[in-house]
Amino acid sequence: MTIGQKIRELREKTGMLQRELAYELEVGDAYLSKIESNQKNLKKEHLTTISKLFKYSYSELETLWLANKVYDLIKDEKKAIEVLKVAEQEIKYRKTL
Amino acid sequence: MTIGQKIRELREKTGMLQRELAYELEVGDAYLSKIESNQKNLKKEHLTTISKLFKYSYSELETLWLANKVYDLIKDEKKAIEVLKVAEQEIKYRKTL
DNA sequence: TATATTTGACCAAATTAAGTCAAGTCAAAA
DNA sequence: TTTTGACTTGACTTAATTTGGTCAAATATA
Repeated sequence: MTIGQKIRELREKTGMLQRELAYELEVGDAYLSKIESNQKNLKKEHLTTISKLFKYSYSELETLWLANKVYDLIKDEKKAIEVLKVAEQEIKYRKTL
Repeated sequence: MTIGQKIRELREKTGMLQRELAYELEVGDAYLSKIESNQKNLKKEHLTTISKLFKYSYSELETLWLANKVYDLIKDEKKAIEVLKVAEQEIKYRKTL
């Protein structure tokens, strides 16, 4: 589940149009279309609006949003999974300090 | 092991000074100091020079370099590990397509 | 046909990258 | 104990990239 998919899911479940959600977010509908298909990422502030509007966990949205950023960074790398493992070790190691 | 630590390790093992390695990389020694302590990241091209100079696996350097970028992105997040898991799922999912 | 969505090309503003320089620290040598 | 050499740090700069969009045209979809 990507942040874009989640937003689309929330929007469609409530029968909202892109145009309408775009209006709430104060962006154009073309931009929202790209957000839903993960071609662009929205800014973090938008998560607040979406969270309130659909009464959906902010924290979960934030996790998806961050995961999407990580994904973007390594999606084209063959070693993507290995890279994540190394990063994870680093985080776990730091916690022991 | 971070990319900075690895570079420092390689440099010290050969008794090289920061000033000398910095010269090879064509940067200032203050900058190299920051790279070794992960305050700055070097550009990818520098990995080639380092790989050749110390005869150390380019691929491994690249993994550390990427991991460092991922780490930078989420290091301050409480949910860092969870975020990595979500990103990992995304990568694995995409592979099945 | 009309309405909803997608896409590609483009843009300005904000952010990050990629450094530098000067001053400071720190350990060891003189 | 002063000096020296290696390294670190903070403040700053400039250029490149990314972000956060828009608009018009193309494509579904009903």
